[in-house]
Amino acid sequence: MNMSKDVQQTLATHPLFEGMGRSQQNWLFTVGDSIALDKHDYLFRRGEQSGRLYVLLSGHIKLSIPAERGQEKVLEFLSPGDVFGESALLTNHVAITNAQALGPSELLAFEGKDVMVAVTRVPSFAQQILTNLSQRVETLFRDMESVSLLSAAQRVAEYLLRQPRVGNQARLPFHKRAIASKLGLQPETFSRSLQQLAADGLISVRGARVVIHDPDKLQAMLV
Amino acid sequence: MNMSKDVQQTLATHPLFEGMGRSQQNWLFTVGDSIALDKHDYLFRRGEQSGRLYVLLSGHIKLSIPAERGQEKVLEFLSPGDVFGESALLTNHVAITNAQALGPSELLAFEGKDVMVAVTRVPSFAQQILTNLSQRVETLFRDMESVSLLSAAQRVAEYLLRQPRVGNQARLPFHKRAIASKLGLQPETFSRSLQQLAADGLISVRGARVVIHDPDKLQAMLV
DNA sequence: CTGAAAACTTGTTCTGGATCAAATTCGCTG
DNA sequence: CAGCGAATTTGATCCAGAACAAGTTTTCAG
Repeated sequence: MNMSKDVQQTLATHPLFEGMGRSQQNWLFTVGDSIALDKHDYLFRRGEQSGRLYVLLSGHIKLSIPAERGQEKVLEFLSPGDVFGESALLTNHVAITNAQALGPSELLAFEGKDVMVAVTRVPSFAQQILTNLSQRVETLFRDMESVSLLSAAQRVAEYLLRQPRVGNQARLPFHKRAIASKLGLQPETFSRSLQQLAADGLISVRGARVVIHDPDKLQAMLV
Repeated sequence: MNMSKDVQQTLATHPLFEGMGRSQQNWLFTVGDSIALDKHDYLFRRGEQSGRLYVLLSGHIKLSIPAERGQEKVLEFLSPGDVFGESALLTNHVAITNAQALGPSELLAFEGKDVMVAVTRVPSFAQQILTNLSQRVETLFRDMESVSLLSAAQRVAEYLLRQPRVGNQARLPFHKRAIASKLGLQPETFSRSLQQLAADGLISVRGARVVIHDPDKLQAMLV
């Protein structure tokens, strides 16, 4: 559709496409569309007609629902490999969320009808999509569990434990305001929860850097 | 696998299978397993190994997460046609929710590996599953939106508006306690919210029967 | 029918997190 | 690298809904 040889070269070794034959790859690259976004760019907005399914290749995308007074509820942070835009596969095709790039991002887009064809022609692609959608349902289940069953400090602890660590150091990957929203908290409450965990000696915080002093105690909080 | 001719007969006309050829149907019936549950039976429980994907044919299934003191957080009420048990498609195969029948229910079960094969062999089946998983992601988005952005009374109003009506009369399809949990409310709060809507003249409630006097005003509450 | 358990409602009090307000700090952009 | 707007923190107060405590009604097994 619209993809340079150069991009195709890179994609050929991407996990999403390396499990299939050359000809299948080429076919997918023919029907797929390459997209590049800058930081803050919107891929789509709530209420827009959007019949495409997206695969995030690099960067990060934020799915959120706008709320009153410029606020928003963050539903998901997407990472490379994630598949989204599932409204493309439904009959009505209207996006329920905003999708905004949190940094420079590259994506692949497929028309909904092409996806249905691709699924039957390229088994490993079908598998990728099914696995990914399943993964997302499970993730949403876990999110709902956290929001409804855990206290503010517990949610923050859980979130910190999920972040990759180098040594005992983790890094908050996005704005605290956005992470707070994802956790169903106000920024003030997020800030205070971090303070609380620090006061208890479990962590220390400086900006986006968080030192996890006691992962076990942090984990034990979640009971 | 384990399905009577009789059951197969019924299934042949089911929306999920009528779009495909006879031979494809027969093949699916060969690898699929027929399951019947009585009210209150568990299909699976949180933490159990469960490598099967389920299609609900009749009845209703409740997906929930157990909480302290015999409480539970209801995540979804499933209806005929719904596909679930997506952990079957993931590598670890451990159920995150309980799945319990709310009444006599019939299901079809497929081993995860068979699903991946079926998806490539029977396009309309693949389409059904993709559409359904997409639908569920959207539904979960909407649920998270409601829980995080709406007040108790608003969530109840929204729920009432979604119920099928005969004339101006709707019926709460499950125990109020379970519906309350689904909406992220305590039973007391659910009860009081209904009272409030009744006091405002928007509805009247007697047991599970709810008369919607003013759907427009109810809708207007959601702004 | 009957009666006991479960579901629901109603009343009261309590509290975690929201909201409002005001620094302070951070991170760009020019 | 200055300075300005955005992000974050800190402080004080408030309130929607939770929690606890009794009833009351419904359901259903026997």
